[in-house]
Amino acid sequence: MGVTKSDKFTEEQNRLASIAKALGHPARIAIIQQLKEKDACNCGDFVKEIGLAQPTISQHLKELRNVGIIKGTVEGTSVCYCISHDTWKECRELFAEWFNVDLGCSCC
Amino acid sequence: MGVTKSDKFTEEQNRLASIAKALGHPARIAIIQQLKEKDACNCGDFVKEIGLAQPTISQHLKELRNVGIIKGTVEGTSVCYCISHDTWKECRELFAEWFNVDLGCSCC
DNA sequence: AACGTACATTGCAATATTGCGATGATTTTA
DNA sequence: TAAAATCATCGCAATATTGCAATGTACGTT
Repeated sequence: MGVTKSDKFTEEQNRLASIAKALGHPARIAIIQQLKEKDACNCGDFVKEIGLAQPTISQHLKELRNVGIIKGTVEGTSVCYCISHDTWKECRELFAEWFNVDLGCSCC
Repeated sequence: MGVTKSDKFTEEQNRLASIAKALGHPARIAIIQQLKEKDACNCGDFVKEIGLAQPTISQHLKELRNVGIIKGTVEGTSVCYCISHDTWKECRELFAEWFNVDLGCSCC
């Protein structure tokens, strides 16, 4: 019924899934890519670069904020967005551990 | 309108996003985790372990197959699922490259 | 105070996702 | 060949996501 049964899974599984979910849209990938190249950007920068409407970008920024990957600081009339180093480190370690497994599959 | 404008993004951005999206559900995380531990499983194994209905598991398996992370081989009346080593390597490298960046953010 | 700028929020329409019962397809077994 | 086992697909309901126009909010400028 369109609702994920997250109580069936461990916290780690849910955390990993929600981070992956946040990265699961090209606009959000593009936002982070721009942040990696430019250090800090405000909402208008993303709108210009990505070419989606301002409310749409704002919503994508909100989702990235919700999982903690980015954070925004109000600076006068604009908001400076940048990557959260702590969460970034958490993600890097989570995914590295996740993928860095010696797969011993012998069935195919 | 509920439809992702993927033509606005690069192929790499779309690829990374679709892999992340496939990982963006705890049931699919649990499926892969089980595959990492047990080498090979059939659909019934996942149903038993995860506790979702068989059609639901089957659909999650399909999505993982669509991005190439897993592959299934028919073995008699059952289907042997295992991780695709090629795509696994691709994912590992994509994410490692993606996260392994020296962030020089100085704004916050 | 009035206006402009920058961003968030609201409300809406279109589409996608999640989950499952019922049913279909395929292979093995009796 | 009939029955059983295993999985995929269909069809549906509930909910989530995507995108945007309109509007709200907060700060700076004149």
